[in-house]
Amino acid sequence: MNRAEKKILTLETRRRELIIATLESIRKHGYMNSTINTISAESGLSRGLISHYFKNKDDLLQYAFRFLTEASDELFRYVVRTAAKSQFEKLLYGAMVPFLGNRPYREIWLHFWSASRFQPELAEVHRALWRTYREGVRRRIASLAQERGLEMDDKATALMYTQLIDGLWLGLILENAYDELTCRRILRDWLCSVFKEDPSKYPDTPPIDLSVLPGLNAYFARAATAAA
Amino acid sequence: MNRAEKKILTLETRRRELIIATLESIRKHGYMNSTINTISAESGLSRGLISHYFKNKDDLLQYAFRFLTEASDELFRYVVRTAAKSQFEKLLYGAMVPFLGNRPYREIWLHFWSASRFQPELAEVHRALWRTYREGVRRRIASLAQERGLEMDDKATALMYTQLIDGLWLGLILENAYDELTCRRILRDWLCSVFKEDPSKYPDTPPIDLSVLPGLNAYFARAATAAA
Amino acid sequence: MNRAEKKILTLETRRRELIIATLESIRKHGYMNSTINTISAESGLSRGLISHYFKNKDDLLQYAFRFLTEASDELFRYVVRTAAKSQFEKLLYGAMVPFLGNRPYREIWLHFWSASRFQPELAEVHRALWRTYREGVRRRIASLAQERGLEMDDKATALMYTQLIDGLWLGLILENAYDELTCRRILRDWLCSVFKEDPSKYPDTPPIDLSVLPGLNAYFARAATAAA
Amino acid sequence: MNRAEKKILTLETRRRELIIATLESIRKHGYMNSTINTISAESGLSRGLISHYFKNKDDLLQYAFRFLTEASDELFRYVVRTAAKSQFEKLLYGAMVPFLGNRPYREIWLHFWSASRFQPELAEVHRALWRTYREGVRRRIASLAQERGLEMDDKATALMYTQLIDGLWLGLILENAYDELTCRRILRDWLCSVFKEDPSKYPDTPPIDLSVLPGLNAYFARAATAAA
DNA sequence: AATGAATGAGGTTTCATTCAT
DNA sequence: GATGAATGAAACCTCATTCAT
Repeated sequence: MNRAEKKILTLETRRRELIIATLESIRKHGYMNSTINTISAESGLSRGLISHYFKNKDDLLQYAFRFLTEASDELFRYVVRTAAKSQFEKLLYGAMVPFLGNRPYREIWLHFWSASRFQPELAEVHRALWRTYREGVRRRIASLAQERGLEMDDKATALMYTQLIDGLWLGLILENAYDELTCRRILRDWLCSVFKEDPSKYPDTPPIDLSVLPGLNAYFARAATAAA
Repeated sequence: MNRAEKKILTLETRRRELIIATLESIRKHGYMNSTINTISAESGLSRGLISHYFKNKDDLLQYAFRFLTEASDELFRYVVRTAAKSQFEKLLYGAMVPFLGNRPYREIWLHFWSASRFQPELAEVHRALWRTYREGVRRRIASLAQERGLEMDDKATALMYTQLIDGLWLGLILENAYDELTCRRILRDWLCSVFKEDPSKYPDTPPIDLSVLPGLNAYFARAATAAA
Repeated sequence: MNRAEKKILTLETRRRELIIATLESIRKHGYMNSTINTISAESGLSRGLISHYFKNKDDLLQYAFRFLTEASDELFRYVVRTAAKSQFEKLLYGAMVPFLGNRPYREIWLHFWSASRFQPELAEVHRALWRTYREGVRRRIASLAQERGLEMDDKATALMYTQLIDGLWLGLILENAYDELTCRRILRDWLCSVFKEDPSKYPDTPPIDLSVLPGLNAYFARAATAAA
Repeated sequence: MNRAEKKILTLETRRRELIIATLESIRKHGYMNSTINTISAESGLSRGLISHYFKNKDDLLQYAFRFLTEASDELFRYVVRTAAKSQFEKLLYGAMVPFLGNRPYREIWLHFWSASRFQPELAEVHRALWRTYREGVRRRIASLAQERGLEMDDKATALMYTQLIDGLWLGLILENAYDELTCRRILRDWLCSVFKEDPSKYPDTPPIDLSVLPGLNAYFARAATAAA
């Protein structure tokens, strides 16, 4: 590894440290109460250093949200690719990803969403991810329906798929009225009813080893564990 | 009306003015950017007066959220009571309430939810409403299922009912990818499939005159119109 | 005096207090070292209050410079009007104004000039004053020359008049090599040579009582004395 | 050239680079806005290196001002020595030096002057230069007056000489109301009137080739051109 | 009841300087 | 010699809250 590479690496590493510290701070203190002070305290680095690595606080927050969405997308693709053996299973296990129980910073999304109402850049990051995600789901639904000769409004079903997940997720964060397992079962049963499958033939948890996570998520999990 | 009553009335009126101004300010500037200044500017009243009518800013925000939930609950009950002629219609039209297109301050919920993560009082207001609401839905689902001889997990269905609504609502706020009519149709079609009804027999909009709103909502609508 | 008037009066008074405190701070600590802190310490008022009366620090500085130029202009006109009995004396005593020995904040101009190189608003304030001032001088020179049948480049002479004053002033501030009396004599002798007058017939100080100053200058002097 | 010498040379070269970069930065961003960052960006050298060659920022600024005064003095002597064929011409062309149109960093003086009010070292550099300069002018005036049998207050005339130049210079920087040629003519005409010379016999520009500058000024001009 | 002047804590950001590499 | 990461003091500004009028 030559010097230029090393520099890039440490620069990237530091930025990640600060990003994780930011997410950690938001988790602990909330979005509004996350200040340059709490973030620098969380990271163990000085206040001034944040300006060294990011243009300003908003810039850092934006990167943090981007990081979150990328890690999320990555995990989704990983689970779908690794666990599913059929188109239906891809839909099924994909839907379960948000409820896998090892998702750190789950509640943070809510804060970013709230903030995104007045920060177009955040909103755009969110929209881009959801657009791609829902379109992928729609295509899969359409092909599966055709394969099985089922009449189906693929767009509406895809919308219901993504928003049911979001709604369950939201309630999970805001209330303490139900758990993740319930969510996974509701999603399984609904998908089975849509595609005329027998729910009892499918597990309520993706058959996947979550102790080995890909890319960002590994970094993520390590950092979150360390912080806790 | 004696003097004491009148005082209470104007006191209540002033508080409402300030609450509406608060909601309006949040809608315009966001939760984080809503300051005592923006609220007093919105209300046309002085900064100092806010402390006169509310303990502090948090207190005002809490009342504002309470007002929002109460008005919401009220509207829900009103639509259900007025429009529905059957148990099924009660579920159907109830689900459509959040997507009726005249809901001012819709996006504000998101900010309160975000804030509620660090303000137990707000969280409790939310939880109480959702608990009552979901329990009502569950009871209705259970009785309807029994009536029709349908085997059904009433708790899971009620959860799906409330969270599908929330998820659709959330996406409606965060993206611009679909509209309210789509939401209403998705909910209608899903409920019909659950209760073996023919969707084409039901409208995609509750048969109700929304220009006449009950209680808080009337106040609400008037204020919102005036502000716009 | 009704209430509205009183309010305006105190508002204006407070702004003046802060302006004087600003000038005082600049005099004591320099332009660069004058911070919101030094100004608020100087004024005896809190940091936050400055934002209450001025948009921001730059705004305050701009007002301070404006105040300085206005007071300067006022004093010039006052001396000319009060002391001079002829066109020539107007030119003569006018030139002496900057060297009258009771000019507080004399050195501050230098700081504002320096700052004005990068603050167009300050530069414009300066230019406007000098333009008016020099044009007035030019007109007086032209009429005096005509009156006496002297051939003269009025523009060049006016330019020399204003810039000789500025140059003497500048040196007075930057060095300790000469005094105000010397400046007044140099100006008297030069003007006499230009207009063929006998220097010994004119005093080296305007015959004027400077303990009674007009408008802003009175305010000014009082404040400066109090601060010292 | 042995090694020690070479080191000194490069050390001196580096210091000059940094000094020029400092002047350039002040010209571009102003004194207040010139930071270690802008200077290092201007010089193409790293931030840390500045501390290596100068004790601190103030030290660098002081050296920069010294450099400016030395180059100025050098140019003055050069023009006087090269162009003038008589005592009178020495005075005449010397006065024109500041208005020769190829003086880079002309406006910077103002910033240093302003700063010098609170940095005794800068003030002393200025005072020393002006003292020497004015004393030289005085001697020349005295000898010329004696030579021509003119009665004259040499001190006052020398003061007027230097301060008229300064005043014209100041106005040139702060306003856009006149140009360098006007300044040179005013000075010529005034000097001629003082020494009973015929202005039409003297050029309004020193007969000198300014493309070949001496010592520091050559360095200066090159650097300024490169930067532009 | 109503106002808005006043306060000062705490937010973000900039910057000169140090120091390990 | 040269770099730029790292620090933390100090700058400006915002804001909830208090209080005299």
